[in-house]
Amino acid sequence: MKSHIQKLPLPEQSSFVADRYITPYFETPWHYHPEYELVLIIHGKGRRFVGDHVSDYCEGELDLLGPSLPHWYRKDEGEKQGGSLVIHFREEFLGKDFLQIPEMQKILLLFEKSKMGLHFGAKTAANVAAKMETLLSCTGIDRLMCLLAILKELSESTEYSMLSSPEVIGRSNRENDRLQKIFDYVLANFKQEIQLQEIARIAMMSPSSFSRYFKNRTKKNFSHFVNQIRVSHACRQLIKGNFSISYVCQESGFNNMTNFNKQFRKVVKLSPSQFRQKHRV
DNA sequence: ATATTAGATGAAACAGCGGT
DNA sequence: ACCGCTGTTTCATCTAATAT
Repeated sequence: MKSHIQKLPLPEQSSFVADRYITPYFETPWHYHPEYELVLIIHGKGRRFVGDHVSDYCEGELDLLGPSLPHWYRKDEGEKQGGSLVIHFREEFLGKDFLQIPEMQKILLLFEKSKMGLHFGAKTAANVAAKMETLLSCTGIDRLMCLLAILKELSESTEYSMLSSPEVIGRSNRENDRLQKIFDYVLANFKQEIQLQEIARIAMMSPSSFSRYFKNRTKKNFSHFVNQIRVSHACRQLIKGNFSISYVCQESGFNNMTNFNKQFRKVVKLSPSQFRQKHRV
């Protein structure tokens, strides 16, 4: 899987692109592009990588990604199909200076925040989802107004969180390749122990150089990153099956319960069994 | 029996330094 | 500007004991 700058075809008659994507037909790698991207997950679940951020996504979730923010929505292996609704638009899709007029103040702020990637709450997501569906069936000015309505809704929403931390933006392709390799390796091997030496070898660096590099690029240290991946996997196992906590612990790459509990609580703020209870019906 | 907490200990993150 | 080495600090993991 190669990382690259994605080129998006802009149809002559419209200033932005909106489309429905169904995997396996459309699987994007770790990439970035100059357009803003609004993603709505229609179905399927998996893991999102946005800048230095990692978390699980599932149906109905809505994210706004700023220009040049590297991202990758990777569906789970078990999932046969994933579907999403995506809108791509450039900052100047309304003309160069349109954003500067006072009425656009809030939108401008929204764009600024989206440079780190924004994740919206369920209520906003549901409202916007309906508007996105409408947009797909519109043409001409109606379509444009739909997009404006969506941006308005987003800019007024108070239920959102930042995905990435600042300044992980605009890296070269080579850099992304290297990070991609590291991500790939961790995803394939998190069920076993991953030593700093190992991953440093994958990245062709000395352990100390690797630590420095990783921290620099992702603003978090390597073990923290691996833990996020492990805990997110554990969460799904806990909801999905009736496995014992100790089994899930093993399965997620933790080799003793003590540490599992500690790390789990740190990320989720609940003990594994509490988490299971909360998400079971 | 299984899950959770407390405390000890060893690995790795980090900053400083000098070399290329 | 980047790398590897070194000493210090921080933090994950382990043992053992406690709680459900």
